[in-house]
Amino acid sequence: MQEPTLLLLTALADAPRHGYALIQEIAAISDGRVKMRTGTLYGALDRLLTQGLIEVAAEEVVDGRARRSYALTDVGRAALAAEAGRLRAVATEAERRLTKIRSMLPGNTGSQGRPAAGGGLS
Amino acid sequence: MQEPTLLLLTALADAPRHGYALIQEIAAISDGRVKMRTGTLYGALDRLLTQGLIEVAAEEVVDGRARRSYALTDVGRAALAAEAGRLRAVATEAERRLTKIRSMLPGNTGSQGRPAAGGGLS
DNA sequence: ACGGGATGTGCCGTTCAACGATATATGTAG
DNA sequence: CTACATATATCGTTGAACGGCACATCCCGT
Repeated sequence: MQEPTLLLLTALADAPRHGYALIQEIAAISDGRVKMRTGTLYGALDRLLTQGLIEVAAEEVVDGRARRSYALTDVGRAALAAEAGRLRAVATEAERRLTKIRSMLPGNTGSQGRPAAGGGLS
Repeated sequence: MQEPTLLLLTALADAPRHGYALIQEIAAISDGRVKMRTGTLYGALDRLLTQGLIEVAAEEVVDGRARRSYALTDVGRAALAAEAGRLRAVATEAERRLTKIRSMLPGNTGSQGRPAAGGGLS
């Protein structure tokens, strides 16, 4: 699962939303860094519907405009929870390793000064 | 940045490693779920070298076999730290939202009464 | 009245990372 | 001597993400 898809499911996690609202919600979640295009959105929505991770929650007409709301299914909720947990684990491991090497290098700003790690073969 | 790339940088975060060792390290990090293929590995390695996130740390011959070790650059370390933080933020938000809706819906459709999964931030 | 921006859904072609398969080569285990 | 682990590398395919476009309605400023 890629990040745009993850963000999409996250945006649907607390309440059903329609396409355009999802774009804005995703921008909010990602602090404005991710501006999802409609091409990505509806493609992903289509795929997620097929995969059964989301479902159409409502189809209404507001001010003459069709508005289709999507919601997470139980399967989608489980998938999102699993994905979030997995990602957190990787992030934690990455940070643990980054800290580890830092603490092993005495006063090193680290420019090019790699510790002679090369030596330790076999 | 996709997950295989993230895993790759994570595997390099504490020490330089060569290609084959990276495949095994990634399998270990991901608890055996991700078995990176050489096609993905060397393609990604090439790309990351071009992007300056990693560099060649050593080129040696062991038992007649060439062995090339890669290491994170400062840029790579920074990129990995940023990516890990960002991913953690998304994961946290996803989990917060999943918990939120459960607690807000009294006797809702949710077939599985999954009590708050601890929401543990680390 | 008119233009432009926000709201809203939907399609299409391109790009590029990931992937599976394959090739090459050597040392070790059976 | 076959099979497997180690080790690097290339190739073609797939598919998600992406930018751009088309369409339609409403609201605001001018």
